[in-house]
Amino acid sequence: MAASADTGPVELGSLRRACRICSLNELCWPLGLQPADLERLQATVRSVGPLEAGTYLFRCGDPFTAIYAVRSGCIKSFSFDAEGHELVHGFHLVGQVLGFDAVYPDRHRCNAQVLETSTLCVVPYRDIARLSIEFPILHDHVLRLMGREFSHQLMGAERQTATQRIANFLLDIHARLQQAGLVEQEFTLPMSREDIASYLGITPETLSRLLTKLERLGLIEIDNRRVLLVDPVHLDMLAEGVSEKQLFRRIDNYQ
Amino acid sequence: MAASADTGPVELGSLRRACRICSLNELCWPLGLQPADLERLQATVRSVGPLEAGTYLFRCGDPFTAIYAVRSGCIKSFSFDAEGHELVHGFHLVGQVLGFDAVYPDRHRCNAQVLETSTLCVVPYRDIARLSIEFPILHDHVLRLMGREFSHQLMGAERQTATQRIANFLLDIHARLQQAGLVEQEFTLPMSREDIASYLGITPETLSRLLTKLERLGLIEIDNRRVLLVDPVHLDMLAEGVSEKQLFRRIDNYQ
DNA sequence: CGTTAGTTTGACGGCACTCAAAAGTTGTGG
DNA sequence: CCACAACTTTTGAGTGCCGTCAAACTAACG
Repeated sequence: MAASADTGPVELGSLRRACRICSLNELCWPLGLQPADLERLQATVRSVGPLEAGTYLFRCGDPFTAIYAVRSGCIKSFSFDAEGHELVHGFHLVGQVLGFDAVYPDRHRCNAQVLETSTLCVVPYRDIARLSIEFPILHDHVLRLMGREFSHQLMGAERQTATQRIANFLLDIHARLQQAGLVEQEFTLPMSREDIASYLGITPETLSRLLTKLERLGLIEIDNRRVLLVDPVHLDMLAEGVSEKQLFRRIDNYQ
Repeated sequence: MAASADTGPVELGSLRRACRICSLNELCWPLGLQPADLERLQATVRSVGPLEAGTYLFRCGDPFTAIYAVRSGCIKSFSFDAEGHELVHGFHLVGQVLGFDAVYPDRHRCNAQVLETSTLCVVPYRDIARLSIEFPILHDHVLRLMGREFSHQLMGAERQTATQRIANFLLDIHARLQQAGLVEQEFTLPMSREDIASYLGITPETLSRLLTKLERLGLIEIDNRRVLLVDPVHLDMLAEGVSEKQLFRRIDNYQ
């Protein structure tokens, strides 16, 4: 199911700044192209949105037609397990790419749903394929893009406690929002507790308990979806596996 | 570190059969090529081996030079965590492809070590890149190959008990060996308990205990590295999440 | 204000980890 | 071929993290 609000080709100048933080920039702005060729390339990139929360970018089983880059907002990619429970694969924030899940076998293997009002760049796959023949350098770029997404998956391999995963998650979201221009330590989570828990492979109850615990420890403040990283340094130590006991021997309100 | 025993270009005829089960066959034998072009393509594929157990195909940090397909034997890919413990990413059996981990950022992100005497096909990356320009159809093939490896990673997302993982692992290894020509229900594991445990994200102790349990339940027989799948059907039900209790209410020696 | 969905908190139990030791396997040299 | 060392695997005992079930609480929306 294609997105509806297509606003046409992206104007070159206005996007150049926004493109700097985007993972697609290697694809859209490859080095070594002549200006004329560059313009033809840019012409294939389309902007879509703003899309409202709840909108599906694509659904599981849809044919592979394009790859997407988030310009603003947040996209959730997920599938359903045998019992019909949602299984969240990831959250795509500003600058991130999605859609490569369908390169093989030509159909999307998950759903992509807008979590908060979002705008995206869309690069039709047939254009990528066509242009790759014309500009071989694109071939490398596409492979590298895929490889990057791929390598991100490998991270989750290490066995981590629920506390570690939560700490890593908060730091990760914050880092990604920060890269997109956020300077404060405070931010708003775009997704529900249930989504986070599914993504981290824990239950919402455990997530809730441990968030409260992190707050009691003085590492974060959390109110609904509003998060404040009070002590990012120690939070990171927790994320890296330093045990709570040796981290908080001297803190008073440690229970 | 490149492999040593290079036996030169592969002869066309002798390999055609072996290539049928190989994941690389889409790359080496793409449809729609002229025979002359096909031959040029084949000429870039080299055979290496046999390599002894313990040999490194490549190490973490090595530059990306080629992708490999296992013709016989078994390769273990792994990295080290912060504390220096081995972290097994996967086992590559006959027909499987490895090396894509280095597409980005141009260096291998893990080690690849021979577990039992192995022979491999090697496709130098610069040849792939060069030929992709000449034969655009290769571009698609490479992407699809990567996508397939990629999608295999996505599977591990679901939360599984240790028993489920072990059952899945045994069935998976057996299925892969069977695809390569094994007809019996009996086979030999190429890797140690410690490697399996690391790969499954559990401890060797838990692995050992649960293997013994599966044997007591009459699902498998296991002696050292020799495995016999006595009851693959029920083993698969276990793997899919059916609880042991409702599966073995009527079995006598169920403790 | 009432209904519903989402979140938090509590009680309890089981699975898998840690620590520890026994048993089995492999490799080496006499 | 045996003896011994080094390593791997198995088995046991005890503990803690996290899941399940249940209930209270909060937020969102008509």
